[in-house]
Amino acid sequence: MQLHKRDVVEAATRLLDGYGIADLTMRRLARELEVSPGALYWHFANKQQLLGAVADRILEPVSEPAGDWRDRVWQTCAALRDALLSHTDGAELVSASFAAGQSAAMKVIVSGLTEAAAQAGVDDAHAELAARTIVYYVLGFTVDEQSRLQWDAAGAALPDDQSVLAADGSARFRFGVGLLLGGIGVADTALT
Amino acid sequence: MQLHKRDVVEAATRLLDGYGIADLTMRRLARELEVSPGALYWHFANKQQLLGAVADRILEPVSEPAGDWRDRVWQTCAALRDALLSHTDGAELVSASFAAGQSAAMKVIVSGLTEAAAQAGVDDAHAELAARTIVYYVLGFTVDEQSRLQWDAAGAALPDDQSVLAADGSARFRFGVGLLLGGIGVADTALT
DNA sequence: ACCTGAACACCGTTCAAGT
DNA sequence: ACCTGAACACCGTTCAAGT
Repeated sequence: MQLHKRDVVEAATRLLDGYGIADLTMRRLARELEVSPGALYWHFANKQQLLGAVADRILEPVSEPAGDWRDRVWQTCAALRDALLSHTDGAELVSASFAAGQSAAMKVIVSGLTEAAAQAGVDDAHAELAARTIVYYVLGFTVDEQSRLQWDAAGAALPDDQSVLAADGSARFRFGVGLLLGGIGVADTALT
Repeated sequence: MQLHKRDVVEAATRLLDGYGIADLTMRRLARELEVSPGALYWHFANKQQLLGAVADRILEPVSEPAGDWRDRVWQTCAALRDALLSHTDGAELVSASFAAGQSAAMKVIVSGLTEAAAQAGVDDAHAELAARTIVYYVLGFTVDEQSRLQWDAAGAALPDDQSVLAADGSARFRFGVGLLLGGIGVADTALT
């Protein structure tokens, strides 16, 4: 029967989870869907656009946060990291799609963070930049964390000593978010 | 005559500046050097390692900073951004090499920033994370800035109205660095 | 020690032609 | 409207064999 956009994105996500981003190719995806490679180009202009759709799928669980601006930043950061860690190479894929401007969901997230920054007292000219700074942190941190996690999971049976110290990603993650909140919190007073 | 590592890196940098990262392929590089593709694998284990060497070349102008911890962070951030903007797709290439752990120069930069954070009063368990957070910002910001700059430069003859507002990357860049410095500056007092 | 030649196993994208 | 078949123009990497 007919191929729909959502079937393609679903199959792509399966491929990602099963084999990683390196094996998420247009040809392999076509094979999985039992269509010719060209068929995908009826539904998506190019690979970047398809990856953007996969990114948006990964980010579906990231819902609108509630509370004061600090709460909303915390919730968004935590939900974003959780979503990325839920799929093999999720952080890398979303990071690339964000940089390429192909993820609508990331744009929504940046908007929300921009509003939070504005509410914190950051002037309008810089609120979006503050929001993007938060996003750069979450993506950078999680790409890093996930690559270590996946490397450990594949063989490398616990280096034991170092891995304990390097562990507890959540606590480390929160420390970084705290740093940024600290900076934003003093932005209206201490900075020009 | 004989092919040396430094000739390969130099030719790769020329290719990067002239045609961008998408055209920096092992085969194209070999053609440029008038050797067979396999020859490159005598000098570099794989493409990632070669790109790491190019990243280190790009980062050569980033020198040891001086002054108190705030000065050193400012100087490092500014010099890093300048170096990335000096080569086509420089930010993207260095960002990828850093994520892959292939840039020795980036490790040195992180070390320096870690020391600065420690001097600012961030405890040892978190100083490196603070340093990485700064690096995530500089890389994320500059990847973004450079993609816009290069997009504008290629055709797109100044959208005029928007481009003036979106312009002055340096001032916007400094604002973000200020945010991070603010967070680090209060880290010893306000944060747990 | 250093490099060639040739192969292996792939890529993303396009597009006339079919249904 | 949606897809196939086949082509175009490439990739990164390996490795026996040569010098």
